[in-house]
Amino acid sequence: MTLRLFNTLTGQFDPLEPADGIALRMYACGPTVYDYGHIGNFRTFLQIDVLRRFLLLSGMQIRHVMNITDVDDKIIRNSIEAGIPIGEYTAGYVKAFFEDMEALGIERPEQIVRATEHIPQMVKLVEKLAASGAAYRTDDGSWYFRLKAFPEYGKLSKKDLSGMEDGARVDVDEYEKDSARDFALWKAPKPGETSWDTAIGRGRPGWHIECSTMAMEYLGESLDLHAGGEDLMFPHHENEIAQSETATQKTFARHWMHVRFLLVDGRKMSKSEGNFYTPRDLLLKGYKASAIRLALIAVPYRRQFNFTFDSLTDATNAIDRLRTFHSRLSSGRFATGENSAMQEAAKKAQEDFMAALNDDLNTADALAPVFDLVRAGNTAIDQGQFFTGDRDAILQVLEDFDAVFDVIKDRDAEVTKRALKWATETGRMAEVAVELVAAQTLTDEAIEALVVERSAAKKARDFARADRIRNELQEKGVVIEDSKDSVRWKRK
RNA sequence: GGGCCGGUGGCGAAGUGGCUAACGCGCGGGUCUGCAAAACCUGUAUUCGCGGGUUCAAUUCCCGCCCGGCCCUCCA
Repeated sequence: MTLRLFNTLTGQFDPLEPADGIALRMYACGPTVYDYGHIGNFRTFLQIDVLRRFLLLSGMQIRHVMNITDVDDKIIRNSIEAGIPIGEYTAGYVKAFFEDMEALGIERPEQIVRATEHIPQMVKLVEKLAASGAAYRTDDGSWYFRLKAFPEYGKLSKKDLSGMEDGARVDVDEYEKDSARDFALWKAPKPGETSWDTAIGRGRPGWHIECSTMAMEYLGESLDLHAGGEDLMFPHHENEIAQSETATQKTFARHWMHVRFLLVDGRKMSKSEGNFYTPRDLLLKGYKASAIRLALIAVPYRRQFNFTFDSLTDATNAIDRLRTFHSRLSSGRFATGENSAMQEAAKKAQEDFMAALNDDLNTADALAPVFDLVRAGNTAIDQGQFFTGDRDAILQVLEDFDAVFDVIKDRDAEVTKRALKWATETGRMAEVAVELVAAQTLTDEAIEALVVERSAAKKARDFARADRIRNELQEKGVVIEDSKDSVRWKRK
């Protein structure tokens, strides 16, 4: 069974398979590192992460390349304002981006490439286009792509630009472009701007040429899949297609995946709306990294996701249910043997889980069988109809689930700890939720000691004292769960 | 103006031309527990934005309308 993934280019659900029959060659547009990434950025990266993890789980090999755009207008502007070179300016945000990826459990692509390290290759591509007449130089030293050279322009975004007359609704700007829609391949430097001295003149690359160049450099002239946020479809991806296909006369990417934007409280997220959040903001408010991940993943990638704090709370609680069940399986004692009904339930959950993801990565649908299995398992355990063989079968399903969703394995405490460290270093402690600070005052060892103390009090039937300890822990965000053979605790 | 997506219970959300409309969260009742928590049982949409049409049968297909959102410029 193979994944049928919606293909923007064909408008259909096409099977996603490597053309060479070996490894899927995929390219994903990465971040422009002029600031911290926000949850909108990360929804896209997270959904692409779901794709790559699912492909790997399905046994496919992949070669996944992601770029980092470390030179662009905003970067140049901000670095000039800060009075530092662009490399120095972007370094901090590149580092932050990797930290955020790790915090959210986004796997590293096989290859991460940076625009500023591929200038010569970009220049070569511009030269190739120029040689065929598809690129031209203007008086200021910039280079443009001649849209007329690529009649198929608009095939991805399904735009018919032929009726669009130059000068009607589009500015014919200060550069002497032949046609208003022609886009920049290479930009001549303005005074004080970072630039490279190259065979096509001094300047810096346009955004679109970066991706074309790096994608083809590492994956060849024809890719299996190209992915990115929906906004990139036009003009960015359309321009990539125009440049690449004009240069190679080959299909640039057979399959295009676009992740839908998210809203925040029903509105487009923006700084001016005051509804702009980074993962760091949410961590400092006390939300767990796993909850952010699940919330951003649980609504399928082609559907608009409305982010709210309720959605994070819901995700937190859902994860708690999964983790509680998981630890009940791992720590519980069961008799040897198996229950055939449980075995079947595990098998069915596994199949349904895979089938849902094979259906255009339907993450919402994929969660259902897992939760069904949780209930069936809990019920069987409660009734004493649960055995070691069942535990093993179910743990395997949960492992596969987590290979894609990655929320049961609990790294939340360390991620939060790092966020707090960052807040300290950058003077943002005032933004940190008070409960979060309170929770940090207790080490795991201190909690263990209190739990032991409480158990002793309970055994002595000193319930007042036991409850006092439980309340104290509760105030610091630690919840206690008594079970037959043990006491579990967790940080809320 | 042009292109496009969505409107399913208190919230999020899956889904299908006819099977009891998944799953998660929340809330009510119960079981268990010293009390909790967890877990389980149970109740929470006779109904899928509104109006019309096609059909033996529509939430699912078609048309119109209303509402929300996105793109057409930098943006994940």
